Amino acid sequence: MDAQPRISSVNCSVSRALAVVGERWTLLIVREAFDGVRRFADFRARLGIASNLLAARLDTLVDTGVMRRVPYREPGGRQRFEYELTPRGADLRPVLVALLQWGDKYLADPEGPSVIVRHRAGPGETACEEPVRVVLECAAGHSALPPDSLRRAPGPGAHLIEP
Amino acid sequence: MDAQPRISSVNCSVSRALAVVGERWTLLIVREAFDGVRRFADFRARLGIASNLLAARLDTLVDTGVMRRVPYREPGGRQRFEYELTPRGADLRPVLVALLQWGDKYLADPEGPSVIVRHRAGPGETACEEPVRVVLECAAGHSALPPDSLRRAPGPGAHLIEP
DNA sequence: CCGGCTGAGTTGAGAAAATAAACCCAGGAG
DNA sequence: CTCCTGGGTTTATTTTCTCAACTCAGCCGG
Repeated sequence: MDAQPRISSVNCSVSRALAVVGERWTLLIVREAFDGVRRFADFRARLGIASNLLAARLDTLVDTGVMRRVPYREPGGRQRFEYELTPRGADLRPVLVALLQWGDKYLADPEGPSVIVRHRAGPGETACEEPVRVVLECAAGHSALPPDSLRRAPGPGAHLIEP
Repeated sequence: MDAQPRISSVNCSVSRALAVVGERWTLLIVREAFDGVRRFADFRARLGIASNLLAARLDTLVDTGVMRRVPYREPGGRQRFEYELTPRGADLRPVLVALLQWGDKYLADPEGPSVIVRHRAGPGETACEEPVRVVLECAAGHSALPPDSLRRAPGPGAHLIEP
């Protein structure tokens, strides 16, 4: 028997991801960043978060490589820093969109969804203005919509998603 | 000037979703539930969570309709309760898969992903064993893979996802 | 060159939440 | 009876959050 059993399931990518972005406020800060917010005071005003907590969260986001401090200087101002998502942070988009979609479905504001994400043409892509949603699909290209069946992978340490 | 300014961005589906599933442990409990865990003691053993917190979290998950208490009775045992996901809880799967995918990409365990989600045939579907991933796609069917461009919707209160 | 202003934080006190560990309680088994 | 087990409470301690006040560096106007 192990003295420190190293709880099985906690050691998986979901919990590692949540260790980075699962703290109170963290995903909201990332959401604001997706929305174009870059400056300390703007995060603060839009989220209503305490300044010491915001400073702490931004520090850990920078430490974990989700955001990056970039210097800027406004005309007639001194040099300051703002915060932007790194590619690693940008890859959190599906997480936010999935949460958004779930929230819209089950916790909708009486006035309807206030946030709509739309498709915009990337380089060499077809532009369209359709709303974007998150779907599960398998590598063979079958769309596996949420109320579907999935099964856990065989092998040791396999977890998650039992119908 | 409003005495209680009602911070703009906080009132969106992402924050409403996080208010329900954004507390410490909550998504891990849901993940265990996807993995087939149903009983108090099993959640406790697998997560290493304190029993009072687990009780509190399960209560709020039941209150918010993500999970459901179902009675059961083992042969030669008394009636007890276990916890299962409701359809609303099952719809959180894309959130978990998105987190899993992000964690696998950036915080991988040296031994590789311990969790692989595979496609299983639903009723009237083609079965295959391919790994499942989460993708963003627009209503017109264009696959909008994470490093793409999206734009915020026009109109008041629109947020999120500025390239 | 003095005082005020601004953005970006620190510091510190008090409230709320998490952790840890002991305890309880209903029923079945021995 | 007494013990055991699953599913929790209670209580104490530690950590986090919140709120409010304060600092600090530099530009600006007088």
